[in-house]
Amino acid sequence: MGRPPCCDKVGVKKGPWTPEEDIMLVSYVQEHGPGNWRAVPATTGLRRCSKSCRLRWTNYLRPGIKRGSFTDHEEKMIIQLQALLGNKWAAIASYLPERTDNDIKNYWNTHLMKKLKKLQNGSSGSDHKSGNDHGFSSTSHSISRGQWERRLQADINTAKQALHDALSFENKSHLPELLAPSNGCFSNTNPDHQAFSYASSTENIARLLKEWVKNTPKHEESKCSSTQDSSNNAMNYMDSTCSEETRAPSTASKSGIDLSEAFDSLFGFGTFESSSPDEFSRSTSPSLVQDEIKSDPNTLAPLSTLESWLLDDQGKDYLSNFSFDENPDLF
DNA sequence: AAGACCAGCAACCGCGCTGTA
DNA sequence: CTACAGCGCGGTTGCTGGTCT
Repeated sequence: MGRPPCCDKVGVKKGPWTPEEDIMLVSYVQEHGPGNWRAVPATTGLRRCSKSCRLRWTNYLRPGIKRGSFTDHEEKMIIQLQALLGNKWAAIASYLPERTDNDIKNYWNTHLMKKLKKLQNGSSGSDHKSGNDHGFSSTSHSISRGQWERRLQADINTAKQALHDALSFENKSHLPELLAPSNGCFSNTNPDHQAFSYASSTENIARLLKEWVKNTPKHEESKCSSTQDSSNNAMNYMDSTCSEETRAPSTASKSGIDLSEAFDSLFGFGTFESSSPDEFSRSTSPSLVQDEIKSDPNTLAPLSTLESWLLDDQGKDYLSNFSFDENPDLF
């Protein structure tokens, strides 16, 4: 018994999304929330596969997505998380809430792989050869590989301790806020968050409309204005749902547990450059964890994959056995 | 100026997991 | 327990714009 096609292949449009389609999709999500993607084409009239709709939303239209070039800090995180987790792009993305897994995956494949290969070649000839023209390289490779591994191990131990403290029974009461949604995705269990996330999407939609208007020839203005009306309604909706008290509280500071310090330690960065403390707290509360907590709120919150791994001796074993030379496929 | 080549990225495809009836 | 729908994920493809020849 074969799996039925996810959508009717006949009459399904493929290829790049048009602004009109984007707006239809955004309108749908504003009305119904993300999810039930199968209903999207039928409800909106979009001639798109449900999966295509979901992908478009999660990778492009979703609130809180940051586009543009990656910062050094993000690069470092990706490199280290990739070394820890492998090609688990979704897991990595949960630690970079403003980036999508697809973005990270593309960035890894197109930029970081080359960069690391180049660096590896460079360092194989001479330990301190050039190639340190980027921030991460000077941090990651100015020290020897062995030193880097030892430091990472020490950092992980620190992070383990902090995470263990943070997730212990004593602090259980803090977990819901500590582990609030991190990535701008919607949580049906928390309407306040949903409101905030919707509000965040204003920026995306505004950008979308701006680009659309910019790219729309004069003779299409009438069409544009009519759709813009609907998106204005959408923005009104979003504005009405966004207020300061609905915003997610700054989680880490409230918890009294400095998770940021743990992850800062784990990733070895002195500062979280890009960001406000709030932003950092979101980045340190992976959605993975939230999903797991949702599954059984009455028990001690299970750890995320990474955290479990960190708290597990496997991690130690892995690290002590890890070698760049033995894992050429990683780079 | 035009064709070839290349890099970057958006989108697609297929598989696996999970929840539900 | 099983079948199925829905969704998420990772790998891959193919389009587009920029650069080179």
